[in-house]
Amino acid sequence: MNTHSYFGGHRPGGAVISQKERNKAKYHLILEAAVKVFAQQGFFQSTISQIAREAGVADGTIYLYFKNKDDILLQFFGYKTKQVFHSFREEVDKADSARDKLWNLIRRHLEEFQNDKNMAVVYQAEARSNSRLVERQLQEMSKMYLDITAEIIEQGQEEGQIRKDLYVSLVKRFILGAVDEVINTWVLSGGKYDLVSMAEPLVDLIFRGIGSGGAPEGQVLLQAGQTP
Amino acid sequence: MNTHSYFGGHRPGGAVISQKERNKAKYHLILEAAVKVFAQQGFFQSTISQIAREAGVADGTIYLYFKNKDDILLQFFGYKTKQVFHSFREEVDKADSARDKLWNLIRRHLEEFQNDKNMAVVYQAEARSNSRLVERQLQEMSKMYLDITAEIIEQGQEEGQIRKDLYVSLVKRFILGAVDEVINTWVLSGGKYDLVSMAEPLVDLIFRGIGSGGAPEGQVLLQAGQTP
Amino acid sequence: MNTHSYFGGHRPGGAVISQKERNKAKYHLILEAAVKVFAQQGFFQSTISQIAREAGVADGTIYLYFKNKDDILLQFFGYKTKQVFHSFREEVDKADSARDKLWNLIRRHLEEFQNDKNMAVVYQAEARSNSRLVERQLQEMSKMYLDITAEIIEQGQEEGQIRKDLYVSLVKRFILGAVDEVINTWVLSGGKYDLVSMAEPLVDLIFRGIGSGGAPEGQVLLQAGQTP
Amino acid sequence: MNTHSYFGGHRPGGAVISQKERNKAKYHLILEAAVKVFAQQGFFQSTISQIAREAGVADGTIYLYFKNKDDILLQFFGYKTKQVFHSFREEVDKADSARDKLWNLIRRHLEEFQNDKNMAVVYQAEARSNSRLVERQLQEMSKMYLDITAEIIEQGQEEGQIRKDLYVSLVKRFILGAVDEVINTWVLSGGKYDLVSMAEPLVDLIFRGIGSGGAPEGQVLLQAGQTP
DNA sequence: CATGAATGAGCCTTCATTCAT
DNA sequence: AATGAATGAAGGCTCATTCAT
Repeated sequence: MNTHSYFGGHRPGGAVISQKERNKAKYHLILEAAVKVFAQQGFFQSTISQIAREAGVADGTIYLYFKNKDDILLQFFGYKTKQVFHSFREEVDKADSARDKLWNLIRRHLEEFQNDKNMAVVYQAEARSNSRLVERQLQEMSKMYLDITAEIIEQGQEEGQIRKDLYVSLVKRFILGAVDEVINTWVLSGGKYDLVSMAEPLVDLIFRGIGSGGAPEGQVLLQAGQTP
Repeated sequence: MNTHSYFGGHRPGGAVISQKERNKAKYHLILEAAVKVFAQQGFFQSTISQIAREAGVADGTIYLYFKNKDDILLQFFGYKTKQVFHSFREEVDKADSARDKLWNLIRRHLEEFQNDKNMAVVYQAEARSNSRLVERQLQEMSKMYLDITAEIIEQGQEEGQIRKDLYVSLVKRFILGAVDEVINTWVLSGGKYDLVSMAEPLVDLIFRGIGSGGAPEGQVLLQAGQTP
Repeated sequence: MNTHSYFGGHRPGGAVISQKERNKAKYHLILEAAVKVFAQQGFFQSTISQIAREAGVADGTIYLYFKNKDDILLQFFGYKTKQVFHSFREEVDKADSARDKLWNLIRRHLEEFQNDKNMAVVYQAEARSNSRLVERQLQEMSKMYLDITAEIIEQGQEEGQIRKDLYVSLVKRFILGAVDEVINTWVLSGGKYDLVSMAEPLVDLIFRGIGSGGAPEGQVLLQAGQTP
Repeated sequence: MNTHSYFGGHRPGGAVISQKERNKAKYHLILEAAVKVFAQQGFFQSTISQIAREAGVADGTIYLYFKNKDDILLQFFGYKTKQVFHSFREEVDKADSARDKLWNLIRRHLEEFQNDKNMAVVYQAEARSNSRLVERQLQEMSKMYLDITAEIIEQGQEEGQIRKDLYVSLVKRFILGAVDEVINTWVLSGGKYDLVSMAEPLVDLIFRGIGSGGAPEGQVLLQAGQTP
């Protein structure tokens, strides 16, 4: 279920492959190939010919499934938006406490990216690229992520697990950024180590911070109590 | 002093502008123009002609100062590597405690990027782009940043301000990522609000985390003490 | 059968033109066009656009058949090397005596160049151009020619038709040069007269020289005998 | 007196170098440099900058002495036309018999080219280049050479040294071509051996031909008489 | 006269896209 | 639906030539 997992169509039964399914299969075939090529060379340095060769189809065939080159990237992000959204939401809903929800979110986040390195690379690379191309898709994805995070934070605050004096719009970015950078480092390292094992210490850091007993000012009493 | 600040040569006195200085001036002029164009359109979608027009020179002139298009981006990152390295190091050295050092680092980081939005945009956009072009420059910059951060963390651990049970190589990326994402958000927002004001809550988050009294397990006592 | 003779594929039967043949046809079409343009303007002053226009294809099409502009010239010489080699060798082998072989060689040489003036022009023009481009191809062609000539001379010496006191490496160049210059003159004249008719007097000159009875010294007796 | 010989101004006396002479000196300096560069790279692949660097002047300076790049080649050939014409004529006039005149012509020809290899290379390379650029100059040079040769032949015919049944317009080209090719071979060899030593065997070949006793047909008597 | 920075026209080459088969 | 040859617009880069100093 490695690099192909996210395009995988759970084709359940049917002995005969319908025309529609064959089309869908080729659509995904090309999309996968494109992502692989994009991952290796970046979007702008990839050519339609390379993608076609990788997919084992003719150049022209690509235009039967995609409007143009941009559309491939667009479709990729569009597809992922929905897919990842469901995956994250699903996982978050499995937990009850804010801490567990955050934990589930981050773990699933790392899992998804670890399971599809090409996707991870393309996401990391193109997400910040200031081509207006995929802007909207990315905003959606990002918003979804930040919304889930904000939800968790608010729930945690109600439940008392999370500080109430937080600048929520900062915190949610702080969390996304931390996770993102950890993924980025893993990608740049060539994906050699186990990314998911970073989940626990990450959540720990997010909750406890790096301070030995909280922030210095205004918490003297606490600190005193902490290290008797 | 906005977009031009980092290339700005405060040519102090001299009545006559020497040829050499004019050359240096034009070099920076083109570099600035290029960064501006890159910021608007991304590296690959920018053309030499656009850069030339922006700089107010002929296309061919660019090749008197840069080997080729790639070289412009390379020079940009090369220049920034050194410049930012000194700026950060300088600021960190001004403080004594680990917390103050981190605070200075982050504040300066945000200042530098706020003062030169084009640089910020290009940096955010191209830093993750998987073109092997600027890979080495970026690794250097990143390493420098992470090294400073690691230094601070270790000092803080010795001084007791920072937890000793930290996975340092994770923490430093966690910090960089958090700062980075905050900048990224600011960039994508169009740079409308004051980025530097994020420094304080960021440092607070990094030190204290988001937990209301630290991590849940094994800190029940603390939590009790915190909310009497 | 003029300018196109040497690329001409006498496609004999076949009702349908296969893709492969169409490709070969277009390859030759472009090569012919290129040679024509090169003949008119010289290699360096010819542009890809001119060649494309002459061939009736788009600029980009040329790059489907040739690696780059240099490659066109290279292919031209490579093609001719083989083709002319066979033609010359074939003709030489038809004769028995050294004199007849030389006669056949020179006649065929003049025929080939007369039948394809563009080729002749390009050959004359680029053969001496000191671009290292086609150096190797030309050396091959030249060597082939000189080798055939040397062979003939040696055979003639054995058979007693040719003087034995010759500096063979000079003679073969002397012959090539004489033929070459005659072609060159014809080319510069615009190819108006019949080049092949030069073959006989050329061979006569090569065999008899211009002297009225051989070299002056040591041949006084002969001269006396010659003009009674 | 090697590579610079042909531009050498025998500046006879005068202690002070006049402005005019300084100009002339620089003119020749540039011309020499250009010829050297042309010899190495060919006309079209040489740049003004390379010539300027070779001459030790600024690019712009070249335009004070030459109208444009073409003009440099033009001037080169123009200069040579006159210079070589005089040299050849002078040498031919020193001899009386047709054979000696031809001998002197060819020897001087080889000497001039051997003494200035760069000139030889450029001449060989550009003389045949079908750029209409130097066409006229070359025609002049060629005509001059052919005229001298024709003169010699006619004189020889009158004096009985040379056959009367010759196609003169062919013979003169035959001679030029043979000499030319010998020079060309020497140039391509890198100019390592003594070119002038080729003069004697060349003249011998031209007069006697390669036949062992003249042309086969109709010369049986001669042959008989020749080898008694 | 000399300089060399600046210019910009022009060329080679790439590659997304089309379309006849 | 699939192909891949053909297209031609676009862009990076070179270099002859100019001109202010």
